[in-house]
Amino acid sequence: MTSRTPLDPTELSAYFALIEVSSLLRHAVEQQLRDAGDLSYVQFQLLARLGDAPGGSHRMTDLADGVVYSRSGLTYQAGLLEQAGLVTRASSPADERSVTVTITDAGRARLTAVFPGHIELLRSLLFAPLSEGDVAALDGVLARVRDHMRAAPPRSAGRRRKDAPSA
Amino acid sequence: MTSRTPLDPTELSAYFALIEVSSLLRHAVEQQLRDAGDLSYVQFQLLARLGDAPGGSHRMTDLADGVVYSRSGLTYQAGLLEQAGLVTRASSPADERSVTVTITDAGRARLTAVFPGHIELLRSLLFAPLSEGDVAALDGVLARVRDHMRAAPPRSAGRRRKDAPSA
DNA sequence: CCAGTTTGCTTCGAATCCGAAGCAACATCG
DNA sequence: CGATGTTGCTTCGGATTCGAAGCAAACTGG
Repeated sequence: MTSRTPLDPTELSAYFALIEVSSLLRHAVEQQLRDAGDLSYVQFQLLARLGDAPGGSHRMTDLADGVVYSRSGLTYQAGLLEQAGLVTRASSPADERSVTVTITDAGRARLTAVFPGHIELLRSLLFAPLSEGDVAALDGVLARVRDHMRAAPPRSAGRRRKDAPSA
Repeated sequence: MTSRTPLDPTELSAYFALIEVSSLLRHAVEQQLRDAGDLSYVQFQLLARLGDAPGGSHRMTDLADGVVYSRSGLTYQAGLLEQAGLVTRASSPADERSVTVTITDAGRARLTAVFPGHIELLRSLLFAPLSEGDVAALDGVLARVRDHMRAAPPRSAGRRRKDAPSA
């Protein structure tokens, strides 16, 4: 019960295009962010998420899940951001073991510093060749896929010793 | 002349969805490949490209460009693949300084070993929630974007000292 | 309330990644 | 042909990444 149908050409093509586009986009964005505000891609994503959040804060775990990052990796990045004064870390009052990360004013300033260039890059690189309808279609399809992916596998949480891996 | 239009909601949503989907997909695939054939994602991509190539071989630079990887990173990965006996490296006769990487039978065997699981994963994770039309639309739009991206910036080549960076 | 489990985060070690610098083989131009 | 680039790859050093292991707080059943 492995693979009866070998994936038709259009599927293959779409898959490759997806990987290629995201790779190219990622590299370009990475460079822009580095130049404009000395931020890595993950750091930008983290700040952006915090900036959007109600109190400007999130738990470590939620951030890791959100940006699809390992927990240890997030600890490292949070450390860097804290050193740079862009976020603060504090254990939450309700749950002593969870750490709440909060964006600082400097963090918000950094965001506004890199945003214009970021937008500009997306325009010229990603959206330039697309019509309004294309964008809507892309958004619709990808949102559906994302929801589907987020549903089943708890990604990044990585079950612990308990629930045996079926084997 | 930076960013007059702040990117409409659909564009933002599509962008986020693209990043999120590719991240989730990448992680899932990475794990599958590791389990099924002890390959990293890049290694798989490299083998796949070589497997498709006419003589089963490519130049280092073309591979690097193809998978959007740094040249030094590719040197490292090629070394690993060579050690594992999945590819061979030889300087090409025509141009003494360029190195031609060729997939071995063991390399092809490894590919066929991981392929079924790979396909299966793509089916269940990426294509499951999509109709035939969705896939076609996705492919069309992304292919257009990819071509656009590949056109302008020579990515990964990184100009050398010559052509001054405008500044 | 106490053992056993789970959850949230960090530390640790090893692997990977990239850019800068270096080196050798081509190419161009006088 | 010699000087001056240019191209293709590798080495080097440092930064980043992840998984496994560790630790403490919270939850669970008895």
